[in-house]
Amino acid sequence: MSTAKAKSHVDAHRSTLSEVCRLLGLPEVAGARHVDTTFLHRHLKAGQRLTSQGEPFEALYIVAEGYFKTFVADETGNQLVLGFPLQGDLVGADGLCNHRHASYAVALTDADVVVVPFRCIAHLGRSLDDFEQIIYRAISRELVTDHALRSLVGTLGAEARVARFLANFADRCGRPGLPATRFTLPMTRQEIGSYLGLTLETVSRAFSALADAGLMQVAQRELELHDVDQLRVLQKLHATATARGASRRGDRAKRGNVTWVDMLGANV
Amino acid sequence: MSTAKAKSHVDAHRSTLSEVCRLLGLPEVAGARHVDTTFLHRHLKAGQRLTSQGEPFEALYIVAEGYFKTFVADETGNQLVLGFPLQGDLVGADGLCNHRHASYAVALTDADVVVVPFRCIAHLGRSLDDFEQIIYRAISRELVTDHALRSLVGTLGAEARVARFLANFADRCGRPGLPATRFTLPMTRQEIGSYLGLTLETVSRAFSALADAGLMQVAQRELELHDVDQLRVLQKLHATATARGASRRGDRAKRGNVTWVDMLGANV
DNA sequence: CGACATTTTGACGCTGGTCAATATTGGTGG
DNA sequence: CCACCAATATTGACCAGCGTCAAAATGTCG
Repeated sequence: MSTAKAKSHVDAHRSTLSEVCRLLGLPEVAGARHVDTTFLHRHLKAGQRLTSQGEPFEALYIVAEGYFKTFVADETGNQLVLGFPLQGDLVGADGLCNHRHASYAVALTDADVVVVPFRCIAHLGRSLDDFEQIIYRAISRELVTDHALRSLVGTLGAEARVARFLANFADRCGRPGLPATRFTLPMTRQEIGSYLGLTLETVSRAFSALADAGLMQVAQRELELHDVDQLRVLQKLHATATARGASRRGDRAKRGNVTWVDMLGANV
Repeated sequence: MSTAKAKSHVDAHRSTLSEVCRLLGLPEVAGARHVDTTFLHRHLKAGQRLTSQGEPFEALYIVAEGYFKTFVADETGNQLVLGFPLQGDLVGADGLCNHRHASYAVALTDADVVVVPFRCIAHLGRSLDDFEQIIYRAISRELVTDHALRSLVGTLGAEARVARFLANFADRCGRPGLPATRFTLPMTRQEIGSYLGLTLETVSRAFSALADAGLMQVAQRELELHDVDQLRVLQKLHATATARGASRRGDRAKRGNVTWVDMLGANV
């Protein structure tokens, strides 16, 4: 379950710059060793808030241990889940914009984060060229994963969304290239549903359907994925009864998607 | 139509740092005047590509004039529209992550962008503390608007999505606080649909419905918005015939949204 | 052990996707 | 200048996926 934080359990107080790089999964910056700055950690118990929408921005956080959910709340009080940050993920980047956090982040389990104070961001950027690259890349990665999610939600049906969510979550829980196959979800069906643009009932049904199809096993929040790769690429599960020669036929390109035809615009 | 680029029409070759700040709508950085660096512009004809998914990242762009669409393309060749950048918007930030662009950006009209070369980002960041703040904030803003869109798509029905899209577009076309009321859309119904997670038919129907409701007037791509504020807050248009005592009853909190009840986690 | 949150499963209906036909626009060439 | 064609937009009819409502089962915490 826990990956490489055996030591950060005991001396979990400060992290060096190169530790932060490893955590983020980014190549270690040149000269990182020559910087004596270290970063404080902060520990959170399950249910505690790390950031609150509207509150002043003081720091960025990098998850070292545990699971979070981030969400926004609209006027009416409904909340929409934006993501489930875990080890190596950046939290709080939306606060840079107006120096005010634009979302909530709460710990779903006991958790531990590296604190990168606002001041450090400007300070270190000046003294160490590559530090700002780290931050840029980390924030940019947020953008990319966000877009991937929108593509997922905008394109696929309910079962496929859930399937990819699970495959993705398994990837992120395991170490690079080795997805976890057995784990327990830190979030509720409702939170998953909010994240994927579905209702909790639909999520529950999708879980059951995927289990019936033999792709996984599910008991409440305990999961065992039998075929992660299949989950990752699944498009439809319909298989209405005896799947027969139900080879893929016309089911493609739904919603507002556009095919290559109008790939207008010659290069340059 | 054009806002404040009367001069950038003639000498549209370079922009100073403080011009860039104004364009982005961010407070002018201290010391911006003391920097002699200027930024090249690049002109594009309608249909030309500015960035391509997978191509090496060389620069960030800030739209000075004209309209773009950005989109990703999945394996099967379908494209999903991510946004419609226009004056003052940042383009290309998703390339910082892996030094490779993660999306396409094509000009929908003739356009003009400020080019911020990759090198400049690191270079200026060192010599001018506040420059990196500009970039941080611009990228962070992308995140925030992205989340707003997801909230929109995840929560509202078709008509409301289209209504808010129009209100938002009008806001961005006009100057701060003064939304444009009469303009012509640079994109197709299909592109709008892709952006909002709807089909082109649904978008078309929504346009008609909003027009029937007297909120706007529409002729192909020519629009005249009669009540921008109403469009901005519209939740439902149903009004199924004689609306009678059809006071709002159960229509709230749809999809995976969660109400305040579980605002778990005491502060700190 | 009892109150409550979460999950599962079923039945039903609406929104919006699909298919199809027609209208309008814009561009191209005779 | 006009005929012709492709791209875009509009509108209608049909229906399926998923949201809604409801009830029961299972798990959790005090």
